[in-house]
Amino acid sequence: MEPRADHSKTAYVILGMLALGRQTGYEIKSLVDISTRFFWAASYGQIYPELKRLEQAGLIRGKEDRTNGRKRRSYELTAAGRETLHDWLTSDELLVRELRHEGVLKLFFSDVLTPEEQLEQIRRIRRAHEATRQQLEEIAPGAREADEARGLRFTLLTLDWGIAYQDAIIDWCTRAERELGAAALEA
Amino acid sequence: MEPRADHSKTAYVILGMLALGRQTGYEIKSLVDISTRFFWAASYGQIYPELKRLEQAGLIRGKEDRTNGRKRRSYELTAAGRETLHDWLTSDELLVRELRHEGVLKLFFSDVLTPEEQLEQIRRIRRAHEATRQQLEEIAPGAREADEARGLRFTLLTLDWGIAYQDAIIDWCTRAERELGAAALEA
DNA sequence: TATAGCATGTAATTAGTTACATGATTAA
DNA sequence: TTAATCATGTAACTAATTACATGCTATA
Repeated sequence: MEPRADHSKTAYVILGMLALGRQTGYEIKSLVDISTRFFWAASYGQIYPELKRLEQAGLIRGKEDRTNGRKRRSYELTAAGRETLHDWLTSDELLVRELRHEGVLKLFFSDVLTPEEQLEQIRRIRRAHEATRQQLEEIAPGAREADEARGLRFTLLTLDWGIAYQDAIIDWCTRAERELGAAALEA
Repeated sequence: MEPRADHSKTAYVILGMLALGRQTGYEIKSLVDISTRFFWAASYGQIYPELKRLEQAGLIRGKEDRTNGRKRRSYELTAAGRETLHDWLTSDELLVRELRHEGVLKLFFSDVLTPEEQLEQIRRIRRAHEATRQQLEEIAPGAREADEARGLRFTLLTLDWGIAYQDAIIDWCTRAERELGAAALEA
């Protein structure tokens, strides 16, 4: 087996989005902004150059398009592109996972604060996740519609994952607030 | 009120670690690697230059030190540094939160897979979080000891947060696997 | 005496965001 | 006619990782 060139994650985002029926850089970015950005972001500065690279590599095929009135460059997957996507989706490589959470970082250092400030720290984390949960709920109806129209399930399942994640943190915060509050009263 | 210069998050990691009793760049990095890296990473390439900047800014004070046999540069917080840390910890600015999760990204595109491959996708996510959970459990005893020795609570609380997060994802995966498995049997 | 761990640092690279430029079309 | 949206792109910047260089000390 020859060593296949490995691609940036942005490349797979593009291949995946084309497989889900998007056609242009703009459409890909629009969908990213209401879906994968919660667990994988991508900017124009990544998407457009990557589209060119993928075309050069023969994984996607682009053509000038005027079907929507506006002129635009629409892409579709080639057989090689579909295979590359499938290989990535089913590969057993270690999954990249990174988390940056300023709230938890602050919590880590919160021993230097007063009990009231400590409580507020956790409240702020909770509120941040409640806000995200709200955002996800607002996305849900549109996602449900789009999923049904295209016969998809996994975009919605992913949204459910996101809500479950928010809920878990919210619950943890609620518990921690109660315990910390109780401890503060005793003292 | 004058507009205080705002610092990189690495700066706050350093100030916080000094407040918790670390003294050198090496010690800070060592603790980061078994604690904050799960929600906020930092490399030598960030830490050492930032230590110099912070000293220049008067937030920390460094001196040559030989107490441990080896020569090293140990730092402590100045009053200004302690205040800067406190301001950040109690500020109401929007918390930076970023998540990159390749497993969930793959899940998002999994409509193109067979039912068995879809199931495997979720299993891989679960396994990744089980492995992280395991790592956190291994860190726990040492963290408990260190916390007790120093009279700290929040480092352990943060660890508990991390475990709760892993558990929530593991539970979600278990449920999703069951539902997907059941649906596959019907078909 | 050799290996592991303590300790400090930087150069080179890669990744990623931000901001801007440009222009067309559609809907209010 | 004007604002919003569709659409493509890049230059400049900032952040971050990786890999390397260096050398000491404690321990097996």
